[in-house]
Amino acid sequence: MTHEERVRKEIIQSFGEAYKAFGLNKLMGYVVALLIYSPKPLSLDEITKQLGRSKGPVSQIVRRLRDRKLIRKVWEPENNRKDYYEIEPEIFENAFRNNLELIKNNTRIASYIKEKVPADEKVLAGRIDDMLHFYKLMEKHYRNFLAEWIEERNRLMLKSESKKRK
Amino acid sequence: MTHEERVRKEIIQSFGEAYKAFGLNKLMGYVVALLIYSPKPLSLDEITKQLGRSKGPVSQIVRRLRDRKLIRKVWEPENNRKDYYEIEPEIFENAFRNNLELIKNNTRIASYIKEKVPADEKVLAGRIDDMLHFYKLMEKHYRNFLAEWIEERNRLMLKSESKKRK
DNA sequence: AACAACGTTTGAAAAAAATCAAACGTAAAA
DNA sequence: TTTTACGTTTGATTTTTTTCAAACGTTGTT
Repeated sequence: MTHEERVRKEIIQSFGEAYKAFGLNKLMGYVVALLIYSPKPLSLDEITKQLGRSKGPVSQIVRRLRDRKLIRKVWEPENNRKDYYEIEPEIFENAFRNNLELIKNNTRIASYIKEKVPADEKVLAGRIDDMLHFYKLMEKHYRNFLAEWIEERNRLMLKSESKKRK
Repeated sequence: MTHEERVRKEIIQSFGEAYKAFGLNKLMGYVVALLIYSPKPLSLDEITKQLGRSKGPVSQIVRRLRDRKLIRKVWEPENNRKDYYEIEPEIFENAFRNNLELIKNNTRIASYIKEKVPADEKVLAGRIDDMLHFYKLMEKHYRNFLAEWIEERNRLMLKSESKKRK
């Protein structure tokens, strides 16, 4: 194995572990890493071959990745039969948005408890107030971050555009 | 089952599912919910009984929760043999800090790839730059959030202190 | 219309994770 | 010192998740 190949394998591996750490399937991370790595879209066959898995799970994982807007299907004129996939340009932003949904769910749980819990349960009520404050503030900062990121992304895009024009 | 009990069970359940959604063991969520609910510390026996599990897994889960600083052991004079646990006052902040570690890991991965990848691989290099920008900005906002939260917490604490004094 | 090349679905098999019961070690109580 | 009440560890068991191979349906190709 060349040095390049070893690095590539290692990186795919670490994406898998990172995805797992977030409670997702390792294979999702592998596919994502593969597509980040690949300058051109890959067919399902190519993905299965490169990862040494069979079609079944890859097909399902690809669907989940599409649902989460981490990868997308592209139309490749060269072969009309096959589906080709590439990384979603805003993959990280979209992954973050998926995470934001989990946070919103925490806020929902806190609201629900606050509503249901008798006000005379001082200790519990205090803790839930805390939780609610925390996740509301967190949501605020998440949105701030997204707004600032979108700005920064635009700046970065303009820069690389002007480079191309040279 | 009384209405209260039903609500309590439902909430414990939803904590379990929330924890699972974050890739953690359901049981962790159950224990956390139980301790948030309980105004006084609970012994391991009480936790196992209330959740209908055996001691083994509860013991392990409790250790993991302590490692993550989501619950803590307290010394209860009434029974010197038993260990008592209560919710960590900064549980949400600490859970968030644990999450921050995952984000830092993403940044690390991006840095590592950037370092290893030949600069002439334009597409890949561009994507990795994106990733690195994204997670660095994210870390920044995470820290902002923590700082603001700590301020807000202090404000909230002062308020409840003054209430007590009345 | 028949065939071929796909992706998806499905039921079984394998792998991983969670759980239990019992054995074990430890420290307080007798 | 002995006994007892606990928490932890361990190996087996159960449950859940992941994976595979094959059957299936669909759509482009001949």
